[in-house]
Amino acid sequence: MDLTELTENVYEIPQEGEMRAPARVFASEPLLRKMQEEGRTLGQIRNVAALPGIQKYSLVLPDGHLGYGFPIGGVAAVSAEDGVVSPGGIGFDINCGVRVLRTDLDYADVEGHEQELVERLYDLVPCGLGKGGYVDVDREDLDGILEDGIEWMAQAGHARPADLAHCEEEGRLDGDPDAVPDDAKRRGVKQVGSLGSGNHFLEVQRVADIYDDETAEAYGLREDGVVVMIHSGSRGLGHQVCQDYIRRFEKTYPDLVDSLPDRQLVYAPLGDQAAEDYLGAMNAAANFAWANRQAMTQAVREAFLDLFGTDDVELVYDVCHNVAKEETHEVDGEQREVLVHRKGATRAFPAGHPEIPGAYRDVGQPVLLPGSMGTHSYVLAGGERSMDLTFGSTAHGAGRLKSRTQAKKDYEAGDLQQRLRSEGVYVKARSGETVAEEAPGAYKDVDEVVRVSDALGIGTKVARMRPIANVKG
DNA sequence: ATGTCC
Repeated sequence: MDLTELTENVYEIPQEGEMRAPARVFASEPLLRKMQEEGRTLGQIRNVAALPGIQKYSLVLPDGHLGYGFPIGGVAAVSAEDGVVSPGGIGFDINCGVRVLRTDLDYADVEGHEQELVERLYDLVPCGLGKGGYVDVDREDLDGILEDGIEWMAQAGHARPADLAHCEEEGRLDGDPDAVPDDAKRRGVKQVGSLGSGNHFLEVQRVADIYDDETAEAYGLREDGVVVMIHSGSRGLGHQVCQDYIRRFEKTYPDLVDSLPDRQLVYAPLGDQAAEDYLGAMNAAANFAWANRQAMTQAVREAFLDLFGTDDVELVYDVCHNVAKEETHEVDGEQREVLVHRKGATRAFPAGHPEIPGAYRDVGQPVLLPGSMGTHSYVLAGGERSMDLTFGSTAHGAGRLKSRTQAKKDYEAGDLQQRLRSEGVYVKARSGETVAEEAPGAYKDVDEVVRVSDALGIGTKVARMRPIANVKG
């Protein structure tokens, strides 16, 4: 494959064949080599560049790896006028995302209580593939959640005003409950406030390093402060939405499917009823994911009040990793309305952008970037170069290196938990298999991913957190 | 990611 280095950490695959634009890889040489070794990631981003209406270039971020049709860690902006929406460019777990809560506790307050903390959180937050959520809702409530996201949660007494203000899109996109299939609703009604499985986790962390004092202060982060990171998504509901709409698109556009280099790229032209319905359902599933992370926030508040007598547990920010959004971006010197597909990518708007909450507007949007289990996580700030280079986006995590199957062969849950325990990290998991799948060795080096984001100026380092206790599915 | 196969 033809690949040229444009500048440090920027590579371009020139436009050729079916491509309607070039493709770009934002990675260091070692991270690029990992994508090349995997084999298909760069082919996927080249396929994405063939989408109708693609703007500038399709791109993959430093944590990129193989996904369904589109790579995870990929961004594709298409014209809002004559572009398309492709569910594979958003992912099965619609609005999978991360939030960080800060507490008024220091590490010393929690030290010695890790075991009871991890047990309490595990008891309060249903996790793994089972049923049940922290917040009980009926079908009418669910429609409210699908329509209004965290706004509904606030009205029902499950969110504080600052929880709305400190959330991407204030926790609400324009969702259409009627576009969400009944099967998806049936799954979702039991899962408001449930963690899920795989790489989802709820982790108590301490702020170990501050790289940018002013921004950390604006975000309410201080060295040795205790924070909680929640990584989860739209559970069975989002999965069912994605699956049902992929099927509907395949039936609606059979000739298209046959003509694609990969049927997983199936899409619908914006403006078609199928596309409008999918976007309404996707937004509703995004609202559900926000309500889900919000419900778990309430569980965390209950645990901290019980164990430490504090309810000063405030949302720093909440970001989506898997969603498409209509945004305005400069392309060829003009402002254009585009639909930005982000799949395993974080919006990273720079200081001054109008869509950043007032409290953070002078320093840039918080970017929450989890590492792998037992390693550290980061808070970054949206960087000045992100609008120019990556449609206002940066990486979303360490990025998987080994398949789940391979990780299960290579690691043993007991050994991992024991080793992490010796490092002061308490891991409680529903499933040993999940622990093995999520072994740190199955992931790329999060420090290297963050280094590249920082060097590119798309998301710059603010703080690094070390884990204390981790609840997994 | 996912009632990991309606």
